[in-house]
Amino acid sequence: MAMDFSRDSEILKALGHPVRLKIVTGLLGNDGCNVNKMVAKLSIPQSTVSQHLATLRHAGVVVHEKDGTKICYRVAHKRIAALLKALKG
Amino acid sequence: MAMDFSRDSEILKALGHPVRLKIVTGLLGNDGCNVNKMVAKLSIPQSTVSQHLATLRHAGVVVHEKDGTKICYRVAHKRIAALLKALKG
DNA sequence: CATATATATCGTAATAATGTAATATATTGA
DNA sequence: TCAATATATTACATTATTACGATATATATG
Repeated sequence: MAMDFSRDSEILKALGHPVRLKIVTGLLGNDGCNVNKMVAKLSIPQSTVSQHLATLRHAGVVVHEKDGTKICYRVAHKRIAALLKALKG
Repeated sequence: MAMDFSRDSEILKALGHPVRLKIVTGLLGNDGCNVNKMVAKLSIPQSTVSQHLATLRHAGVVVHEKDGTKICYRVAHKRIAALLKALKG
């Protein structure tokens, strides 16, 4: 029953922004995506996307992996997928 | 599959604060609680609790019901419970 | 009606989040 | 090495959140 309010709320807060939620939902669809693809899809500046990715990384929502000069982002755990699925109802 | 990023992120954002997450988790435990009980349990000012409750209300996370001069708060849907359960893993 | 109780709202100062241009870093290939 | 590509970080102005005392509102009770 132990709930780490501080850490859990950090995860929820990271997901609590429309752009970041869109990013994470997108990552769940196709598995793994580099930054420029996201930039193209979202039509917002690269620095903005990078900053949102940093927020998601720090909250432990996503992980990344180098692939040459590109960086592939993925959702970190199944818990995140389960959480969003539960939210959809 | 339709995801309302704006509304869904509002829910997640509302839950993305340690005090509000604590309030909602508490409401899931015992069903229904008035404000002063929460104030006592949380040891923070009444106005602060009331403001957090307003945030949760506006996001549709909680609903309230009058009971004399007291107001009974409850979690609005099962989706919220499911969401937090998924988060716990 | 006056008082007590329960809750909400307001005012506001402090802090945090946001968006974005500019700049930095790292990797690849000619 | 030079240029191109991919991504991260910085700087900073704008806006939003937060906490909390003070005040308002509403309801019950003597």
